[in-house]
Amino acid sequence: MLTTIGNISDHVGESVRLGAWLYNKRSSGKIQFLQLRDGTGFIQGVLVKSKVSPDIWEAASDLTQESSLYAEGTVRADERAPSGYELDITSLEVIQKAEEYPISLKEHGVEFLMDHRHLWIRSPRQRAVLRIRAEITRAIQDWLDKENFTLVDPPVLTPSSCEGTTNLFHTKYFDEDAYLTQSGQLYMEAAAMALGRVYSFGPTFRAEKSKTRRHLIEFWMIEPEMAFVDHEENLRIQENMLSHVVQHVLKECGPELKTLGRDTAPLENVKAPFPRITYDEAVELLNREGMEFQWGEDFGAPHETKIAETFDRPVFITHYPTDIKAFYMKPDPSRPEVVLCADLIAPEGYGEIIGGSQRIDDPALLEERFIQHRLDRKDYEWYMDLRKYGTVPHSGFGLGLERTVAWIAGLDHVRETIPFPRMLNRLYP
RNA sequence: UCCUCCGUAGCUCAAUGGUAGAGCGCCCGGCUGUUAACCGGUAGGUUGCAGGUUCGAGUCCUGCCGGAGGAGCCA
Repeated sequence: MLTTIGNISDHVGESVRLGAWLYNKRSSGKIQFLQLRDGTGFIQGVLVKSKVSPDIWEAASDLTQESSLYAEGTVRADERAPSGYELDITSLEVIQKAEEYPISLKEHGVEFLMDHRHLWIRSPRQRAVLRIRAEITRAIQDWLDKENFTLVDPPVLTPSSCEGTTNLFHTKYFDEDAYLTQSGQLYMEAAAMALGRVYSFGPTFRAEKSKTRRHLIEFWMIEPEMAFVDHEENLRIQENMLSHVVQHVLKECGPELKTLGRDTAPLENVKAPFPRITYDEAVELLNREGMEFQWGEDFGAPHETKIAETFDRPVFITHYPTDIKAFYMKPDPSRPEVVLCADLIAPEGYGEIIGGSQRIDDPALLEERFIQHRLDRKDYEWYMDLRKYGTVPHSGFGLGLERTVAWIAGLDHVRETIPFPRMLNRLYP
């Protein structure tokens, strides 16, 4: 029966058996300190030469970084240990003496680490990030389940573009052309008409030559879609969900945030309601701050950062010009030149983490948009059906998981937020 | 696709146009409380590739390949 390091505090004074890898080792001739990790945490194992058999002493001396082993010993609370506990090792069973491990405890370059991503994820920092990612996912799903959303899985292989703008990954579907999904939204609209409140959670693909700290080729989105929900309620759902997520991570991931050196003070502020400014107000704000910006343009990364700096929590930018937004967004009835949409900009320069809108429910207007956007009508026949057979006001949004993780964890690049990032020029490992 | 920067030992980096080096890691030795431990020693190189300038190129020039940061596009 194995004990895990994560539960070690329940076993003080007891003899336990761990399955572990050797993370690092220090020795002083007659005493050895083995830094052990088992995925749940790290603990220092102590061997004193005069107190263990020569076999065990020799086995420990011979261990290399990342060697796998079973260790038995007595758990002891110790103030000198970073985790607060140590293991006085009484028995050691080496599973494998590892070959020379490429990743040392010193600094490495990005390319080298990315080439060894399959090993890099063993490091304390990467473990912490992946733990936080999992807790963010859990918090989102807990909140949506509690609010009576139903999980619905849209297809990954699609016959055509969902939005028709960006580059898609092309593949063959027997004799037909097919594309990897860049958004499940249109399918989620169909699902919302069947189940009321739904959400999807899955990978999406963008064949764009984007090369920044905020972009991945393959990334995960959470896309809720809600029948009978208007623009205003859409925003309330978003801010309540995100507040829950941030507070959940603060509560559950203290050690991980500490490992990452994340300043948690800015996260404490992230509670609903979030500030809202209209696109018009954002343009004024930018001009007031001395940035050149014309009404009708889309914001770039520097603009988003400037706007975000003005607030102490995420900020909604609403009512963008109709011409620069997707075809399915509903125009503001009092101002048709803008749409009922909102992008949520994260603080600290992490950029847009949510894009959402109320959708067009009027079949005649949707028909118009197909023509304006030069979309092939027959590809969207099923989507039009949603407006022909009992159309209702409905809204939805998409949250980018990796950008959200990067922000909450305080990382400087989204490539560390996913186990095996797919980026421009990187498909390995 | 565009702009800027960078490719030297397994890794991180030095080296006025003039004998390719250090730290870490590996291996050997030392050390009873180490915290990226420390101390001593050994081994380790087609300086990304191809051309050019020069008496002489890691260093200067041209092209290519690879990478990083940013822009655009987006989440």
